[in-house]
Amino acid sequence: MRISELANRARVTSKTLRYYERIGVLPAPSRSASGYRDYRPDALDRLGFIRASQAVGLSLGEIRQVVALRDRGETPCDHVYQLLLRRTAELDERIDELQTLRRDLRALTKRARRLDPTDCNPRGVCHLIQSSVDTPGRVEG
Amino acid sequence: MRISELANRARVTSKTLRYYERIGVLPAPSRSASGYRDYRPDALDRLGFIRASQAVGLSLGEIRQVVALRDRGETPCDHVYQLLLRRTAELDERIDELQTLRRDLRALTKRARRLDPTDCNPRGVCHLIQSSVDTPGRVEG
DNA sequence: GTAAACCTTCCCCTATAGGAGAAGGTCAAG
DNA sequence: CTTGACCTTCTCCTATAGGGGAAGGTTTAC
Repeated sequence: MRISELANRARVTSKTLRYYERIGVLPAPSRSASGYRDYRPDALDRLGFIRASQAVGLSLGEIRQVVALRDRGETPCDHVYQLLLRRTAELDERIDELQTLRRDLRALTKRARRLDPTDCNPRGVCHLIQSSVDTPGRVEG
Repeated sequence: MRISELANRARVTSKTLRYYERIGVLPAPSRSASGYRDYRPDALDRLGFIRASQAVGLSLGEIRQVVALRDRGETPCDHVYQLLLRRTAELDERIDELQTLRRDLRALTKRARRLDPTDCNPRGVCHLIQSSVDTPGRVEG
């Protein structure tokens, strides 16, 4: 199978396939006499794994580590499991952050509805967004 | 005020200040005879605004638009308000996505605890992560 | 035999928010 | 007068997941 056929079947571009090969998530296929890549059908399975892994939030770098284990003949299941646990924990944290941010944003827009644009403090940029940055005189050592 | 003094007070680096000037969120200050930047104290207010804006999720590009309005003498309040509304909506979407992802991840890890590594399908990489990629024969036109 | 449609490698580009470091000028203290 | 701590501009580099296009070779169809 040539590169564009595999690309069509996997719904990615040829560029993507060369990129995957370069970063080591897709094994280098054999080449025809003229140097064209010649993929075996199981490349599709690999691409399916890559897509599914991305869908659950794994980066190509992490995917590379997993397939490297597999390509060395090991069963990467435990590694994958740990990866998924870690990703889940990071996700929890990230969601908490975003929810906090959302709460702050809602408070800000709520307050904004009560403010009059003509009140804008000429010293700042916009009174809708304020902060407390260091006041002169207090410099940390 | 020279650049490193402003940097210390605002708790950023001199690099950051030059960068802010270059991308247009911090106005270019006057220069000393020898070409050193000489900031007025109100640069600190501007930096406070930048920091607060970043804290509510605005990018430097968006901040640049806001301060450009302000520097042209307009009151950017309405622009800022619209920006905050949009950012809030995007945030809602993003949080929904992440929650969906989290649900999927939890399902996956829950299933993973019941699977036996020795069941690994030699055709895939790891049975913990599966997908349905195109099966040969069905290529979309 | 030639034109279209492939394929190859190579290098640069995207967005974001700066950081690293080079080469050279300046300022204050001793 | 020299040393160290500043300052200037300049160019390249980081991570992520590829995209764009050049220059050149191949295959397929007519």
